Parts: sequence; C-alpha cells; structure tokens
Amino acid sequence: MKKITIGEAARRSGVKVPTVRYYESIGLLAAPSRSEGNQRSFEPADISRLTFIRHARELGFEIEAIRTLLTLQDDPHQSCASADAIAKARLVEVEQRIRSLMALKAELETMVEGCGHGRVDQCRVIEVLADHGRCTHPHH
Amino acid sequence: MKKITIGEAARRSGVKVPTVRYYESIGLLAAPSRSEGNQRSFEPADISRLTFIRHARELGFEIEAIRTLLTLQDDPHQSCASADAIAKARLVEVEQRIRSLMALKAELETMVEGCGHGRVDQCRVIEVLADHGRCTHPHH
DNA sequence: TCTTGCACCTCTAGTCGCTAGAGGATGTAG
DNA sequence: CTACATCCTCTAGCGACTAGAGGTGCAAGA
Repeated sequence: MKKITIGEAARRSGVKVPTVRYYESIGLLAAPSRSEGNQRSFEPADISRLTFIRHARELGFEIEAIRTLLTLQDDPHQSCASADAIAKARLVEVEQRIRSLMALKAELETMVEGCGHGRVDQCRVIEVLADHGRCTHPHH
Repeated sequence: MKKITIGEAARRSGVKVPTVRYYESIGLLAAPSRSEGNQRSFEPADISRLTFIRHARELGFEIEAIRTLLTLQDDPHQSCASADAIAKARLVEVEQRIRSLMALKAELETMVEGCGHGRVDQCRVIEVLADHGRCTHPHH
C-alpha cells in the first residue's frame, strides 16, 4: 500500500497543493488518513476524485454544482436527470457568454480599427467609451 | 447649479449607488462636494465619468485598465498608444475566451446529447467528467 | 550522525469587484 | 409633525482560490 503525498496527488491530478487542501476544507474531498508525522496520505480514489473536480472546474462548473455531480457519481443507481440538468444549464450559460463576448469583440474591433494612433482627443477608443451612443454594435 | 444626489447620479449613469461609493473609495472617481447634511453632491462631469466607467466595465476592462484609460481621457494631448494597447490586449483576451468557450460548448453538447436519461452508471455526463480521455474535443 | 533543503503542516489575510446589512442621519411630501 | 425614502459610515461576505508567515517532517548526502 503506497502512500500518496499531497504533492504527488497534486502532480497526478493537476490540482495545485493548496487547492487540494482547500477542497478538503470545504468538504469536496474527504479528509484523507494521516502519516505518523501528520502528513496527508491519499488513496488512488482521491486522485480520481480530484481529476473529476479539475475537469469539471475547467468546464466552468461551480463548486456547488460539482458537489452535486460528485454525490451522483458516489451513488450510480440514481437517475442521471440531475447531472443532465446541470450540464444543460451550464451549456445555456456558455452559449449566452459566447454571444455576449462576440458582441464585445465586434465593438472592440471597431474601437481598435478606428484608432488613428494620434492623440487622445481623436482616439476612437476613448471616444466610444465616453459616449455609449457611438457603439456600432449595441449589446447592452 | 443643481445638486445631483448619489441616487440621481446612479440612475443617470446606470451605476448602482453602493458601486458609486465604491468607485470613490478606490479613487476612480474624485470625492464630490458635500451638502450641509454631509450628502454627496455630484457634477454633470461625474455622471460622464461614471458612464465611461460603466461602459468600460461592460466591455470587461479591469479597474486598473480603466484607471489608465481615465487618466488618458483627462489629458487629451497624450498619445493614444496606451489606450490602443489596452483595447488590443482586451480584444486578444476576448478572442481567446471565445475560442475556449466554443470548445467547452462542443464538449458540453456531446455530454448532454450522449445522456440516455437513464441511471448514473450509464451517464455520459458523469463519465466524461470522470475520465478526461473520453473528451471528444481536447481543449486543455 | 548531522545537516541541508525540500515538502509538508496550520493559520490568517489578500485577491477582484462589488453586494448586503446594521445602525443611524437627513431630506421631503403631506 | 410625522412618515418615509434616501442618504451616511462601517463591516462583513461572496467565489474560488492564492500568498505568506512560522513551524515540522523526512530523505539523502557528507
């Protein structure tokens, strides 16, 4: 039975060491057993859990959503309707965010293109910010 | 000389009352004069500044970037190279964020589509999160 | 055996950009 | 004069970490 230190767990899961401790502190990860010298000793299952969490975070799921997904994973006989709903909600969020960012992109492009690289009083960047009415792409 | 209260300033600029006070506290907005009863009294110029800030925030500029943009606006004889650089940097950020979100969207769609609405042990949502190797769209 | 030096421990405080709430003062309309 | 909205200051909280202080554990080389 090999002992996995927190550094090793971090390296294998891709989650940083302080973040592993943080996840333990908020109860997302069960407190692992300790060595004689009070150092954490993780199991392979903990690495899987940390990897799951990291991946979910990369997909932009919030901690509370991940908490729910983890309880679903812990009990595989449940219906996956909750997991489905969480993923769908996240998808809607992402789609909205993309739309919003596309509008911003268009507006920023107009600003940057219009900049004559002269002085501030002719600068389109400043001008557009100062006077919202000049936005060519209304989005908010 | 009409006195503009903080509520009025908030209404006209679209910045919330506590946020106006917050901007003053971090020095983004000069402290306005006060009434006899110690209430803030804003000038029309303050409303313009608040509107500028709000618009920049909506475009996702960070407070420190806005601070720089405001000092540029305050001195219109400067070169607008800084403003241009800030806007360009923001544009690059936005473009990267969009690309990243598009990848997430694709992955979420696969997850949601693959969900057979059965039990968790057949759920693609949980499965993909647990095993990153099954991502169809590698992005990280 | 000693020592070097890294990895580990706990705890607190800071990040960003607000937002919420307590507890009290002011201003205005009826 | 009395409601009542709005204002004031101050502190604490949000999410998801991150940084740092100050101390302990552990493995390897001299």
